[in-house]
Amino acid sequence: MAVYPFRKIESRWQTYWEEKKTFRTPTKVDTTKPKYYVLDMFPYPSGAGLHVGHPEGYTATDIVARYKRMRGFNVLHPIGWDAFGLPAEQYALRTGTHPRITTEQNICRFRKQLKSLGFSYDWDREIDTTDPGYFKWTQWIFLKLFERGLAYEAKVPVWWCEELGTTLANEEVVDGKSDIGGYPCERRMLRQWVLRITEYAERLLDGLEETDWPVSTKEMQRNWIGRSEGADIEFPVQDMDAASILVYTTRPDTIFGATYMVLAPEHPMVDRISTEVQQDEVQNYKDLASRKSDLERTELQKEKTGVFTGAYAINPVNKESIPVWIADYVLYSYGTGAIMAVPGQDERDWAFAAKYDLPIRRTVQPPPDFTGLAYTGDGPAMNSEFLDGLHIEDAKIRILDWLEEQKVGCRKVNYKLRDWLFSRQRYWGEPIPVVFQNEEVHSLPENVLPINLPELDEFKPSGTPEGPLALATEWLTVTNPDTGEVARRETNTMPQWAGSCWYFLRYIDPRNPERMVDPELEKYWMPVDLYIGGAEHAVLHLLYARFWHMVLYDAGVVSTPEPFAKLVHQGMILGELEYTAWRSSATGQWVSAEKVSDGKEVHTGIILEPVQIDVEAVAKDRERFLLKDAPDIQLDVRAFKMSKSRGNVINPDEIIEQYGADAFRLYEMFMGPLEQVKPWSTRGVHGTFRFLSRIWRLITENPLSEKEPDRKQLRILHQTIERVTNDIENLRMNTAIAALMEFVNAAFKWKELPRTIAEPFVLLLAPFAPHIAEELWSRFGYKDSLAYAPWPELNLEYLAEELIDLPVQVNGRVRATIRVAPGADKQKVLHVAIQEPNVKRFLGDAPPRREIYVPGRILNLVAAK
RNA sequence: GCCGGGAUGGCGGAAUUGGUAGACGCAACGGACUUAAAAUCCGUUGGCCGUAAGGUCGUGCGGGUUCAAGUCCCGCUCCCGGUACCA
Repeated sequence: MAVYPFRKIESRWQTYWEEKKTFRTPTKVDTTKPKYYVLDMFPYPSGAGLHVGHPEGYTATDIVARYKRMRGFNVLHPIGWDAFGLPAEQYALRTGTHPRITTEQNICRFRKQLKSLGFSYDWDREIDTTDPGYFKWTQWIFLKLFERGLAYEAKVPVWWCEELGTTLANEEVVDGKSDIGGYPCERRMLRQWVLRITEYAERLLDGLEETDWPVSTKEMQRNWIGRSEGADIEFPVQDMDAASILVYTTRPDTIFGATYMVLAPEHPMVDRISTEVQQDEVQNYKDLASRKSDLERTELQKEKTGVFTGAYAINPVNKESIPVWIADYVLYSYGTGAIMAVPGQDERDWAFAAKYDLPIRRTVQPPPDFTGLAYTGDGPAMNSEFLDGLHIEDAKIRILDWLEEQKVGCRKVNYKLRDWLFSRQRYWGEPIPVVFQNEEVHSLPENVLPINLPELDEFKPSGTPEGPLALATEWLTVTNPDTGEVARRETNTMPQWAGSCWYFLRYIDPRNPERMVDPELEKYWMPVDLYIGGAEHAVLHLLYARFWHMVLYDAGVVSTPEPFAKLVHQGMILGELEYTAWRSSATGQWVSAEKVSDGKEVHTGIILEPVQIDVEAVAKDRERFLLKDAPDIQLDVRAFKMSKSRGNVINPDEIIEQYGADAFRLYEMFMGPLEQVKPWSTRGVHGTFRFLSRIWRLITENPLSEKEPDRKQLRILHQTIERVTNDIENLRMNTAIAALMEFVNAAFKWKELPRTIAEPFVLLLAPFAPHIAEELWSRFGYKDSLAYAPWPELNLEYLAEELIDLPVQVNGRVRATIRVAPGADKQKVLHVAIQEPNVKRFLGDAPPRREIYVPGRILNLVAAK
């Protein structure tokens, strides 16, 4: 029994592709041909190597790339490395190994692994964000941002992580702990580079309309940008001339219900307005708030706190005097940092008012059955003088007009989106191309780029907010080429996001020393037609990249406002299904899973330990899984996210070693829909391996027939062409593979396999399992790779069948199937159908009351009576 | 809480505009090959009743529309992802 020699085949073809540069996309392509730019989110080359999640998206794009080549497109399908980043630097800190060394090693490992999967990347276009030839242009873009006033310095409260010795972006801090490492972080005021992304908020929002992206991702970006419409309203401070507090509200219609005001503790007005009596209390509260991390501020949100400043403000609509408080439930960084509190219509304000015994006044009539506290729904206004009776929308318009007439307020749009904190106190990142001279910032001229990193022996944070570059004394001092004076370099570097904001442009023209990308080439290749990557980048990477791209568009560097036309997220691959039994550690007794919640016995609260059960020891009873030895004990069945600590990580290298790259690729695509989360099953790989072995035997065990194929063979081939083609176009790789399997199952029943059937089949297989396909293709006698062989053409004529099985229903239930021509007329079909004994039986003697005939689909007869 | 997605055999999943639910694969079972096992190959496989023909129930739960509902409508439950004092 000949086995399918995948090791030999796969290494042969990988070598062939590499030597012949089969997938090279020349700089000069025939631009009269259509183009297709298919892009993977490039990986961070971590020390752990590739995991099974990477090849999922990469295989999907590879299939599309190979398919589009066969359809005559010029295809751009590149790969590279997002290689700056903290892990290499932290490794350097521990071991003294230069991050460049670590990075290079990791890249080599990743490259080798990707090549072992047979992806059709144009390796001549490989890029690396840490390469000076690359980050020269990252720095160049920074200069563009700086020129356009979109990069500025600010003293901003930022997350400072003592352990990492660096500041972090909001996004890198989760629950007051660093995203990487989980170390505690605190707020500090530091000088930082900030990018004015908020200037583009509206356009970033609008641009989403033009993209073919998952709705969920667009929605996440919209939420992140967080546009809201409302008003800025001025409240004069009582007994203080020319002092007023500006608030932002989205509910100006409720202004008659404003019974107090709240300032954020950091608000500059606080000190001015606080009365002497309250001074101590206010200062105490401010100190407390500044020391609280955001974690504490949000974690303790159930219990709101605040203190009275002693001051009062005048409500401009009714001249009422209302107390001014400070409280940390109001954020200084959003809106004006101050609010008018309307407890009647706002749950947070209600909670605060209830706690401190502040007045509550409803200004929207809740429905009669309303039982809650604050009412945030719609209804007629009340207690609101000239607004009374108006519903929210109308009341808003009325009050906004009034406020603007009286010049005490104006319409205002606000965004949750903040400017992007762009500097990091790290070594392993792009240096920011500016210098300081007498406390002043000067951007460096383009011709001195790239600004390289200095060589360092130590990578320790300097312990100050300056980071390790502050220790590179020689590097630090420079003559400013513009002024000829001595200047000091910026010690901050860029965040890891920088390099990935524009890498897709560099692939188009990767070695150009003169420009970041040639405009003609950019125009031809952009936008990216298909972009596949993880949903974890739904907001940050994809929003930052869009922002930079819009700036480059405004600067005339690129030709499209949006970089990624179509975006797809591959779903996460979980570990193998696990069966878990629960056991009391104390008594060793099993506890049935339905009595367990949160790892505890539901009634007694006893803490239980989970025990992994081997499949062999599992019995099943209907929809429940039981312990074979103790059938009254139910098990939990679930797949978990792969993690080292859980020990359920699958290493792709081992799978490829055992089953080959083709079987691995095929399985990753066959598991289920690309976007979906799905559990891994190594048995499943065995299944796709078996499928490839069957193909191998089908085509190599017996000589192909040179005879003309029969109609049935042609029909099956063309059905397969149709299905595979449609499925690839719609990224339904799982059903495309099922179609290929069905073809093979059918072909095994034939006495002979005609060459004219086998050859197109191998072409259909090629995008999915390229190695075996190339091998078979060459055995057919072809000298060249099939990479550019034309995709099999669908001939609809061959799909037609003379006779089909038509289901016949009586009262909506199938009672028989009859063989008729697909387009047979109703009379004829009816005639045949009522001959069927089973149909007769259910129809009774009387003719049917109604007949529904959908040609080619169904005949449904409604019985009389 | 809010936003988004989902629930179909023992498991992963199929199912055009509503038109034979369970394609394809895994697992399981039976058989072939083998001294034996693994591998491989062939066959069976949603539950229940029936020797069979066939019947009957069945796509998270409860209603509805329709000749016909996994698919459409109304009301829920649970799971996953995101987000969270944004005024």
